[in-house]
Amino acid sequence: MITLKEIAQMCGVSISTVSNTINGKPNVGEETRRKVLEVIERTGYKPNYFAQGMRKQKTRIVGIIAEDLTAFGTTPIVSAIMACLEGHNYRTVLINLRIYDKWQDTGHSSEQKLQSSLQPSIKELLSIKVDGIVYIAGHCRVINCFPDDFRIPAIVVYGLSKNPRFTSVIIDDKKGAYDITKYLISMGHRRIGVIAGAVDNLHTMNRIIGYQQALFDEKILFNPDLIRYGDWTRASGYNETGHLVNMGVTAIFSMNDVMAAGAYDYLHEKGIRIADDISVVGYDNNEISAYLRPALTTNQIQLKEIGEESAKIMLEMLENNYTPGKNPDITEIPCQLVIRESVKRIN
Amino acid sequence: MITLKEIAQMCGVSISTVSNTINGKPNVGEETRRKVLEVIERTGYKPNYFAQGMRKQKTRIVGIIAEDLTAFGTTPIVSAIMACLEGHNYRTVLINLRIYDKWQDTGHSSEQKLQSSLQPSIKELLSIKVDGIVYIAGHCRVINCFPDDFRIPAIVVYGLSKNPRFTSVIIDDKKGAYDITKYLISMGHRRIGVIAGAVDNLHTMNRIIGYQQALFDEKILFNPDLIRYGDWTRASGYNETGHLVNMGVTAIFSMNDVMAAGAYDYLHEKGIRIADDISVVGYDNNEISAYLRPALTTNQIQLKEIGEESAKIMLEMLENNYTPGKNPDITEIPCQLVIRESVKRIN
DNA sequence: TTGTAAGCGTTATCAA
DNA sequence: TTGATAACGCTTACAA
Repeated sequence: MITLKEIAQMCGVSISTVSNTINGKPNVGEETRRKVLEVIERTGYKPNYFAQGMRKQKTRIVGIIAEDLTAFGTTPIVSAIMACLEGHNYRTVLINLRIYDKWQDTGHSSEQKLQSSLQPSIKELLSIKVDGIVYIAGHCRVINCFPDDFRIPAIVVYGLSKNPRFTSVIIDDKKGAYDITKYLISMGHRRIGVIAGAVDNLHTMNRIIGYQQALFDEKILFNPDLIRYGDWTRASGYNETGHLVNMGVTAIFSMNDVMAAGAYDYLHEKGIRIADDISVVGYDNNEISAYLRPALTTNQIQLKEIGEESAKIMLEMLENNYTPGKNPDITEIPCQLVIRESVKRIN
Repeated sequence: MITLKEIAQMCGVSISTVSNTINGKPNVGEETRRKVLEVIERTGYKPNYFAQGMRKQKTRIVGIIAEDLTAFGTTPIVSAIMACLEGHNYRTVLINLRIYDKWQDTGHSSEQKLQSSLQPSIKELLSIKVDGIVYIAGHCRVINCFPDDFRIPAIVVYGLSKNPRFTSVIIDDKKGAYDITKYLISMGHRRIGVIAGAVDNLHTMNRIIGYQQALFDEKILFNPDLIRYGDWTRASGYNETGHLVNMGVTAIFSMNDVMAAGAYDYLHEKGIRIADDISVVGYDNNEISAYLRPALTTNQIQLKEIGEESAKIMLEMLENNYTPGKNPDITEIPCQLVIRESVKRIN
């Protein structure tokens, strides 16, 4: 690999002149500049990243730690963050914790296991001197990522930082659930069953609040029996649907599309027509939702927007001399209703 | 960030001794070693990556270039490669070309555009002195990735290197198509329509060969009219199904699950029962295939295996003093039939 | 306008 | 068994 020194020799100038030329310093003669640039072009010279990184304070690298790249939603977020950062001339380094893959444990029962994987990763990023870190959770919960004395910009995405000194970017579950419930009500439904996610899950809790708020605004009595807790799987969607049907609901709000597919399974099996007999809505706008029949009305999680907003926040911290713990914030990205064919108007 | 020098001062020894201790050199006294290790542990010292990389030849970093992280299949491959490499104490740096996102162009009509994005990325990886590069294509085709005089180990995954000096890892499309066609024949089908992918696509061509081979082995006359070319989209699956139905096929082999979903759309619309009236099989084992009704029989692309095999090949080249262009090879990963409910036995 | 030289944090060589 | 010192390739302050 060609070096500064060699370029200098080929041009018959000193290495500092070459360096100054490359870095656009004003103290280079026009003719020299042209010659140097020409040689650089011809040789395809690229500065050695390690030498550069060692010399400068800032590396213009942002570390991205993903809990699991294969988790729903993570890849589009990562991709958007990379795009945005690269557009501002930052590089990214991605660390994939693969926690779902490693422990088959979407609940992360063991906080300790997560930490044992996370802390070395953070150290690793620190040792390559990243300018900032963005942590991407696989699902929303309170996470203990960064210590109090963390000195570089850091944010947590799709999850809530336990330490309030760090900014979090999450989806607006309350409003999302509110909107989709309102939609159901606007279609004439008043007895709306809910297939919730795991009971102690943040998404679950906030979406229930949104659901309740919508009922309240429409003066519909909240019936706690209409809420059934699943575990986000297709099988649990199937199971809970039976109970809801017995309660005489006219519509079902499933907190993800996969459980909604489970609801479809049950309804189909019992010969109950979806939409015509019972309306169903999901959440996520998972790819599968467009392929269910009838196509599932759902709430789109705007992954790209989450990524872009996160990158924007990171960029802001990076460029405007960051002071640790200043202006922490929780940014909520709205979801967007995607109306398909699984809801029918009733009287 | 704490440095070697500071550790040395705290221990009252020289930096060389600390360095030797860290790197497990034998020339360190037992007591000194213990003290140094203790201080390192206490301070949480981590070597500066840039300084290390600058000094050593090898960085133990492998660059991964993905055409598009959000393309079907890419993420699981990337994840598997990372896992495997990290297990052998290599780090990875991921570059996401985002070519689909940028150009909405899954056909890459413009080779030039790809190159304009790829070449700087390769240079970038070279400038951080990666020990090897893995290129992951979004779909199988001949790709001009690396020049003849490329000196570090490099492979292309899910695509074919134009330059035969580099190893490629692809899926075994011929055998995959052969297997699934054989399965259809074993279920009594002899008039099998095909919804192929784009006509000039490598997957398409090889799968047609596999299909033909299966017919030949079973002494079934190959009827070219039974092959319809789509463009991998749901809409094209819908369109071509009409033609195939008119030809009186008893089964349809769609070259991806998305087009199979389009076939479902058509059949459903016309009141033709899937499986009972016409059998359908797909390809990919895309997540959606399990959610179609009836659940789609398909051919699983073993993404994790592809990643693992690729990593293994890269590791092999990395560890056994690589000589450029030696032992290039094409590794074909088999697909695996996933039998669900969309095929019915007929007489 | 150009060049000299110091230093970033490591590892490797060689001398003590 | 230990330590001094020279690189690695770059940026930058300062001298010419």
